[in-house]
Amino acid sequence: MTRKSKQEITCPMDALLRLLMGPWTTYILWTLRQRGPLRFGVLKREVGGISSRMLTERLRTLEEAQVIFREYYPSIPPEVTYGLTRRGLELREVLDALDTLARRWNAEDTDGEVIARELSPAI
Amino acid sequence: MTRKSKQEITCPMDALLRLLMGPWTTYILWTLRQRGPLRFGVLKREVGGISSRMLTERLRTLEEAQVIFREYYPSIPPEVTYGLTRRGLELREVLDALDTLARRWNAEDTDGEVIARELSPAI
DNA sequence: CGGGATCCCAGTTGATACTG
DNA sequence: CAGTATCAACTGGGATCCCG
Repeated sequence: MTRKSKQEITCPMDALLRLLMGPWTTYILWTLRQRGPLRFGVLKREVGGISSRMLTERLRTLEEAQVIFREYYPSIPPEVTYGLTRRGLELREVLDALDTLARRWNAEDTDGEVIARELSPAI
Repeated sequence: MTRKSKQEITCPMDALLRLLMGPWTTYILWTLRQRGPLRFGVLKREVGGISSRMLTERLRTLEEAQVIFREYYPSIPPEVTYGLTRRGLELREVLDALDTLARRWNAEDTDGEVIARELSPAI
């Protein structure tokens, strides 16, 4: 988007960011990390607020990038499970670094403020 | 976006990621990193293809996040310079890690592609 | 249950023109 | 030079409906 029309993406870092960090992605990865492999429906409920289409699209992309795996059991009703792969875990390491950085900046910013804002409980 | 309507973003990492994923952002950061501080016009030319409005909007956002600084010299014609701040450099380190990961995966793929789908040990 | 196909709107981005 | 203003075009993503 925005870019492809102009010139090919030449920055690998940008490519990876775009591929993996699309909307909801961090929430999906976070959920799978915390809960372990989950079925589609459960994952959808856990992430909260995401549409089926979006979730499907994200899962496909992540699977293609080999960040998550997909296991399909042709039972009735069908059962599909998603979970992090080795790469998914490696990715988490980098994201954790990002997270640490974000938190530190946050702390720096709120330092000295009269009203101490409660640290976000999320992730 | 996509999310704010549902519930406030409480995850700092996600907020930061959102910032980075903004259009052109990585290219801007990349350029400033490679070339050092640059004037608006030069930066625009270097990034290539970006509109003034977009560049301005991104720079403002990045400045607000304290990732880049803006220096204005009220000369005639005016001279404005942008460059990475300490945070911008810290960010660079993490992005480099991401970049490294991407490259490694790439190498793995081109090598023998024995992609054994291991189950995640669910951290 | 998992997810493909459609419809459709709102927010974004790009192009263009203008200014201190 | 470094933006700002305006407007039109595009499309990402939600909402729905449906099927194997």
